[in-house]
Amino acid sequence: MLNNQFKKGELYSFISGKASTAIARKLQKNFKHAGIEITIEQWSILSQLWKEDGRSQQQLCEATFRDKPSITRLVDNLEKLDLVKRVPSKNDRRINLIFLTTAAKNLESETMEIANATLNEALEGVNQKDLETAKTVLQKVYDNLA
Amino acid sequence: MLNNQFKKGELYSFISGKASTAIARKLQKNFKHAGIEITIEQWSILSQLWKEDGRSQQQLCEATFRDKPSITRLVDNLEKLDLVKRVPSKNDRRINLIFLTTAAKNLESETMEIANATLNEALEGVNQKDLETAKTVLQKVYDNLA
DNA sequence: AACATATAGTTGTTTATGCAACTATACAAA
DNA sequence: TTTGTATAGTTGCATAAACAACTATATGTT
Repeated sequence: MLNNQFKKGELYSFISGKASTAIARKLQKNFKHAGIEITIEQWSILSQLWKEDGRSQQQLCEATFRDKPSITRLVDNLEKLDLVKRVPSKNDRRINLIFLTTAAKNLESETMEIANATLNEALEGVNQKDLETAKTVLQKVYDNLA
Repeated sequence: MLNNQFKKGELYSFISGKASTAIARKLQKNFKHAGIEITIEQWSILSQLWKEDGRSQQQLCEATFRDKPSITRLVDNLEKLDLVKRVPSKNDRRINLIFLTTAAKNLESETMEIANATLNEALEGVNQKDLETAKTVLQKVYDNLA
């Protein structure tokens, strides 16, 4: 029984994920400061495509832990910004394959640099071993509920 | 230098806070299953008021790591649900003090039980020491960026 | 072929967040 | 008193998430 593990006051703090929102907000600010006008959520989709271009919306759902409507709308917005293009699959006409445009390809190195710098700032003073522990705990929490 | 601490693929996963969103989603589901029709965000405000009733919107901002517009709208929605009431402060007419209604007071014990049970499920198999480490790391990340 | 079922994606609705611009009150200094 | 400034809260706008209901295509069974 873990019943008194959290004092009542800490409960929401843990649920709210204030650390991850703080990183996201900071990263957003750093993008803006560099003149890059995309949201963190859009960037998270581009990140997946930089790893492997031409993935289906379904694959993007799984890779970014979002549901299908969320991906539909993120892809909508990315298409409006001319950063991706939907291409219907020839094998299976239900599927849209999402491809990066040249504009999006040009964003990779700069945004990844900013993201890495932001993360380094966030993790300043955190030792490697504790970080590994934290990642393991968070993964376990996720697995317990998934 | 922490430059290669994260493999590229893990970067977004850490930023996205999938563990906290998984807990939030589960808690939301458990509320719904118990017939409690409030959102996690609304519940987070009520939690603060259960600890101390009659706080200002500004105090709720600080306690829940939200900005002022977010609190304005959450209080709007809670008022529509007859769970809180705005009462202008007599000392300082800029301030709204937020008070729980009887209906909201009646929600405390049941929702806190559900929240604790959900958290226990989320933390199953996580030992106390690792949890403390994770909390310390997340706090440090927050402090580094705040 | 016909039917059922599963899968991929879209649309509508509600709620919430982030940011900028705004109003109103309080307070402090000249 | 006037002027400036800080603080509390609200409003408008864009983006995103969760959920349910929907369309269209694919697949498997009889």
